Amino acid sequence: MMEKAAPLRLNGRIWIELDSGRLLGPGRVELLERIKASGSIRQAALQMEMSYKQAWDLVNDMNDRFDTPVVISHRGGKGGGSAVVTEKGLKAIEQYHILDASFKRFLEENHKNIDL
Amino acid sequence: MMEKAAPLRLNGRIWIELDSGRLLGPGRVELLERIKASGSIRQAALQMEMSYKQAWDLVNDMNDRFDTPVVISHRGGKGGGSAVVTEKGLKAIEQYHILDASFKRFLEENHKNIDL
DNA sequence: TTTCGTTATATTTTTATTTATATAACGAAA
DNA sequence: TTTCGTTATATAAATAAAAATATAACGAAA
Repeated sequence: MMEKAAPLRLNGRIWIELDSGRLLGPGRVELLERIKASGSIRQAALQMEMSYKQAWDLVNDMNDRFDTPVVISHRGGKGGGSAVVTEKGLKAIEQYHILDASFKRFLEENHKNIDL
Repeated sequence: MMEKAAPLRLNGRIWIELDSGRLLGPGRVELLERIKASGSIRQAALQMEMSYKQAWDLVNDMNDRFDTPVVISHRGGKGGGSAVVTEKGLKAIEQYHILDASFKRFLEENHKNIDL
């Protein structure tokens, strides 16, 4: 009798890092995209169901560690404040998606090699 | 003046998973290898500076969720007890290394594409 | 100058995770 | 049958991470 084949999958994650640690992974990219779309750190955080503090800390960390800020924020004024993703941030998003697409192909291609 | 080039690196992790979650990644593979080499869950844990409980929990989880156990352990007797990695476990180690080697090549090849 | 919703920040509270501690079960060998 | 070091398990203590709460700063527009 054939042994039941368990649905084993290959999965993984990639990120861009500095010596100081991880700088850009899927979560941060999604955050940047939602900031871009909403113009607000708070709205982006709400959409991702994370606290504003968590979102702000991530943005702040990226701004500190990229050589150029990825988000510029303003407080006060119409709407209470706003945040925009910089050219640098847009490039980072784009770069990550290109790498991630390659990685997904890698996972797909190597998935068939699993034989346990 | 040229902008200082920050040493951005691409990095990542892969693992084998089931619907129920991660089953085999770099940490578990190292644990299996050290159990194989030492014949002891405790010694493997000490070498990796993790608690015995943590190591035991990992082994237990793998044995539960692989269709065949990857480690067989005995208590009592000469040396107090022992643990051996099964054929299934050995295959899992081997498979993981093959996949991880491919992944390292992937990282190397795509590293040059990072331009931020 | 008052209102508004957001940014920015600190502090507290809660929850989750990890580590430490203790102890029973075990069986070969002395 | 006593000793030994390990497996197996439970519980408590300590740390760390996350979430909640509070509040000041801000500036355009009403």
